Amino acid sequence: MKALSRSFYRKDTVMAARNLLGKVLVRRMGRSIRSGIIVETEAYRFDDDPASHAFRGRTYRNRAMFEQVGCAYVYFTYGMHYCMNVVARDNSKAAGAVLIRALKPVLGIEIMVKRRGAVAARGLANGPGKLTQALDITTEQYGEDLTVPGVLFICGGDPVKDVMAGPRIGVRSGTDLMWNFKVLQ
DNA sequence: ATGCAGATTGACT
DNA sequence: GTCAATCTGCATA
Repeated sequence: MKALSRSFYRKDTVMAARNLLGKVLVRRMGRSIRSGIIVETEAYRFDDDPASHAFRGRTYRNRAMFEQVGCAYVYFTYGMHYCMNVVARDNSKAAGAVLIRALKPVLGIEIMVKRRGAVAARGLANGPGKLTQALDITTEQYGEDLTVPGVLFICGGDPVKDVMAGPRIGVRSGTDLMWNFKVLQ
């Protein structure tokens, strides 16, 4: 499978979030390979989106949202969890990223189970903090270019049939924006 | 300098 | 449903 090109991410952040559903996130470490189909995303834009990390301008943490599209924006939150985003925006915005909220595991499921702990066999990658743990994604992958097949990248996948749009999870502002997207199963 | 809320999760009631 | 785990950025002083 071929990595998605830069131009895929040079589009409106909300469209990109919708279009990422069904694509495949791939993680390589040494000889091992893990992958999963993206089944839930959320768009976070810029100065028109009060829930976005970029809303109040550029900081050291959110700098990736202002930089090259198609790269990873990874942040640490609640003192415990990493969340992974893909930088995506069109030319009208200075910042934007798509949060990957859930994956359907495909390759390397045994390694994912090991990373997540046997107790969490159910719910391997069905949450933003869970999937980063399952795939060993941390701030080491901050800014990683996802358009080249290296340690972390995104490939095309089968088209998705039905998509459900709703309000984003866990945010207190911007609740009128239906920028959460998930694949109906 | 200090306080607090947060793009979460797992354990527990 | 409630709570603790505990890091970062921002508002307030």
